[in-house]
Amino acid sequence: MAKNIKTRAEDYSQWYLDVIKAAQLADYAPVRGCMVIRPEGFSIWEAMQRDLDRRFKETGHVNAYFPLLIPMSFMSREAQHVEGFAMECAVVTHHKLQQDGKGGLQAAGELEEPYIIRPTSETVIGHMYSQWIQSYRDLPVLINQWANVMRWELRTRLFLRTAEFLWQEGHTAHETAEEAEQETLRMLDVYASFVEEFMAMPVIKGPKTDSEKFPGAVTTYAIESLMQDGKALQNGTSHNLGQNFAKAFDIKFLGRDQKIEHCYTTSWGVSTRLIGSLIMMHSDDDGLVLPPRVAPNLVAIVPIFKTDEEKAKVAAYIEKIVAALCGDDEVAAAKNRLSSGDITRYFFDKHTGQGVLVDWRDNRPGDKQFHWEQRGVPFRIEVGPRDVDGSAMVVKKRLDRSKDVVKLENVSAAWLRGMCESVQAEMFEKARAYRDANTHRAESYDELKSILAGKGGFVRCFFQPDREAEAKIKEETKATVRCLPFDARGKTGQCIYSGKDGAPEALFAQAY
RNA sequence: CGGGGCGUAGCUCAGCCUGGUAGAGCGCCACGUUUGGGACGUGGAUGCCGGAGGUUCAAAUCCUCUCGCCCCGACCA
Repeated sequence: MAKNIKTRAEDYSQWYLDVIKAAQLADYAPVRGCMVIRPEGFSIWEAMQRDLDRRFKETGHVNAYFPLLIPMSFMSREAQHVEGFAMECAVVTHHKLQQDGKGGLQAAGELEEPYIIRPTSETVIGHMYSQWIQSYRDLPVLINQWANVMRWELRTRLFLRTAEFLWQEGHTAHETAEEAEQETLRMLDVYASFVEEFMAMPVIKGPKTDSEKFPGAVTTYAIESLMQDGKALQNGTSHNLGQNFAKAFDIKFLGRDQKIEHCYTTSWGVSTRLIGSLIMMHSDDDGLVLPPRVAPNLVAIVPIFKTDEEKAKVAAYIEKIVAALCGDDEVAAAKNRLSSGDITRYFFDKHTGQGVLVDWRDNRPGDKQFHWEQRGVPFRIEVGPRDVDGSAMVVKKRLDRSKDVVKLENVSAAWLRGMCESVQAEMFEKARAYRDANTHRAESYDELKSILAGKGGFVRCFFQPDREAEAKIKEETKATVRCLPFDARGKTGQCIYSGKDGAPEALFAQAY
């Protein structure tokens, strides 16, 4: 049992923070509501970026970069958009500092028009698109940007909700409403498959209700996941913006019919919030658990020895293990690299940057086991004199703490890849089984209330979306409609709230 | 933005009521004994006691003002 981590049963939100701290994923910054993403956490983001970026390119998108600062007047052009973001915008009003005469500094050089720090970039990008797009021949425009954004949140939690966060935002412009809708759904699918395949997190796809959609969108689609405390978390959103932003920013094109028309635009994004989701979905009371595809390091090797002779013997043997996994060239290359704190890192996969570590620190082996366990490293290999003699090693699996004795002759890159694939699949199945076991069906409003008041989780029921009804239900149950699941499309029934027939199936849950 | 709480060593906190040389545990460093799931001993380093005023011979402690953070609510990726 980890002594620096509260258990999930004791205090779920403290557990979440303890896991982050123990794995050194992030730290509080000296700025209100902001965090520092530490190397362990950032490498997870890098892995996600690498995989997602590939998926974006495969669907025809290109990357670009737009400015952090947005003229304030841009925000006010789309009425719902302003309404949605006005309350959480950081405003830049000055452009220099000067001495205040009391030994400190004060803002000076007031700007004629203040800038806001982007809470999202629809407006600047819309402005640029209006200049770039002239004719249907310029369409579609399929641009993504990797950036930071700022939303001045009053209550923040590491990764899940911070004032500044990293994300990607795709912004596309199309000739027809149909094509924009297809694009919106295509990117929702990209997100869903990325989250399921890469992060091993099962999702439920579907549109948001009007009251939950993005400010300025015609339709918002989301992927929703269930966390271990029975609360839902939105992992990503894809918006069909219709002509709303095109009209606000004058994004027009000369159509095939020689008539000028407004474009149909979309936007879609996922953020570092996904890391919070990853932590809450897979980790356990012993700390972080990472799916192999996300893990920056796949294996941590813990040497065991008493004497210097034993150390030399174990070291020579470990070199053989690493050579079997990473190749002789990498063993040689690693000798010329600086390493921090007596931990030697070898590249297992140069493309993904994933590595194998050998922990030579002067700690006791038990310490090291806990250390790497808490950091979620998928596999640990323990090597002591007895293993050298038997030409074997003890392989420990993070996911279920199982251990196996493996012969050196069976160790290879393919062997490790095979184990990674099976752990990846196991983690997805485990998460899906948990979600299914915590998804309930309600036939009446009373039933919905009692399920939400009790065990929580996802609740499916027939419900006719309605702003007032949703507000009332939220007030009474703290739950919201997460989406109208695609997997129940076409099914209709009697609305549990209004009693009217023909209501679609909705997915309710309390949410992050 | 309302309600509550807290600022003292890297971390968690004691000391404050009743003013008098700055403390503990953990962590860190050194040495030794240890080492197959969180070792132990000995020694050591570390503080503008959040900041600014005030009261006093004397302030971490009392008073005033400030700043920051955390928690709980309303809003949110």
